[in-house]
Amino acid sequence: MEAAGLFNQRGYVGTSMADLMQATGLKKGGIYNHFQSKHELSLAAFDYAISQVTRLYRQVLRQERHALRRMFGILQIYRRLIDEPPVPGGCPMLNAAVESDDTDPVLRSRVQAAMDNWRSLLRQVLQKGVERGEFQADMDIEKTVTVIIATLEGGIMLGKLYGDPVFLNHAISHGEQYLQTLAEPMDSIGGVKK
Amino acid sequence: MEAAGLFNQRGYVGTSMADLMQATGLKKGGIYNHFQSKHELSLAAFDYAISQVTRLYRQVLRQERHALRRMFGILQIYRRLIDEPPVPGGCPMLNAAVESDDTDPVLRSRVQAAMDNWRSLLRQVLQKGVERGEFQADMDIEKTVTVIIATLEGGIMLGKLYGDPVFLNHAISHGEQYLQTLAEPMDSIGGVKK
DNA sequence: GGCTTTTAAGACCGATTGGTCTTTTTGATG
DNA sequence: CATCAAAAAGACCAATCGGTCTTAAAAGCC
Repeated sequence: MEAAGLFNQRGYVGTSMADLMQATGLKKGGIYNHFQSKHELSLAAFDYAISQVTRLYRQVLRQERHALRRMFGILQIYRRLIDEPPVPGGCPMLNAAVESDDTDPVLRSRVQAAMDNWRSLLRQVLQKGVERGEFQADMDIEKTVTVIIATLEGGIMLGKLYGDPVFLNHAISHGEQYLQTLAEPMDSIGGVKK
Repeated sequence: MEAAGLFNQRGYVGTSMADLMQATGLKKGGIYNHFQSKHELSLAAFDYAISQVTRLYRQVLRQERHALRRMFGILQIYRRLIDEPPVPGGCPMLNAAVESDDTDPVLRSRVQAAMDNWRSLLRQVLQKGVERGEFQADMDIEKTVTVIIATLEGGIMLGKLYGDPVFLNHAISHGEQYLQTLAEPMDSIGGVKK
């Protein structure tokens, strides 16, 4: 699905069938043989984009077991995301959320579902971390999840706006520090510069 | 400019002249007598939306003098922003940034300029805070500005996606805590719940 | 190779897009 | 009240929009 990249860059209303024809090499008939409408295609493209991102952090969870290290690994994904984006145009959830929230209820609920999964994954990592004593017992997991996601997405937005990775790096660095303060002292991980 | 609200909700390509005609009550001739093109109108609408937001935090700076209180006041603006938005559709900078970054260089640079002003304002508040000993002398001002903005914008995105103010509240609360840790201990401000 | 089924092509459609231009209305000024 | 400039109306335009449908090319399958 090269269409996913187009949608993610130009937006779902900003991408025309002519654009999609050029990007896929197919003509109108070929496209409409796979999808009933442009809207349905846009949903499939979003799903595909999400699946690409999902693959990345499943990989991290397989490699790391320690909760804090897992979180750090996930943050590292976003750092790599600048140079080697799985799908061009930045974070699909951010793009689709901003575009759909006032206009496209179907896409919006699809973004909600994707975000639910993303939040649920982070929540589980933190929850297990608390159970294992790697994170402080009284930590507000729900809030922490929100803060991490919000900071990252905001950092991505700034980074794309200016075309400068420094913003996302600041956001990631802050996320690391923040998580470090919530970790049990014994679990301190070196290499986090102030 | 009621047009600003429309653009901010539906996006700049998602808003048609027909939409603008209905929203403004004017017909095509009336609109094109004020603007040479839809694109020019969209730029003016963005400027107007920004000016509305700008008015709000200029008000805060007039009322507060203490750096930390000023920052807290600015955060409070975002809390009120849910119920009484100066322009419907969420943060104009976030919306315009996400939509324009890959498609509309002119709007993009206009968003950059607006964001520059916003960052500069926060930077100056923090800078003065450091000079007056209200914030720690070794604080990374540029990073702090980025983190605050990123967290807020991410919180806005989540809040709009779910239609739930809890996300933005988490983001704001985190911003308060974060700023508190950067303030000189003597300047602690009560009422910040963990 | 013949036959069937899937896939793509491409002509075609009405509706809508952003934009132009002439005409009409409005409102201020003397 | 007459005059004139500014503002709005609305008919009109080519181009493009998303979508349909018939036809042609591939791809399996025996």
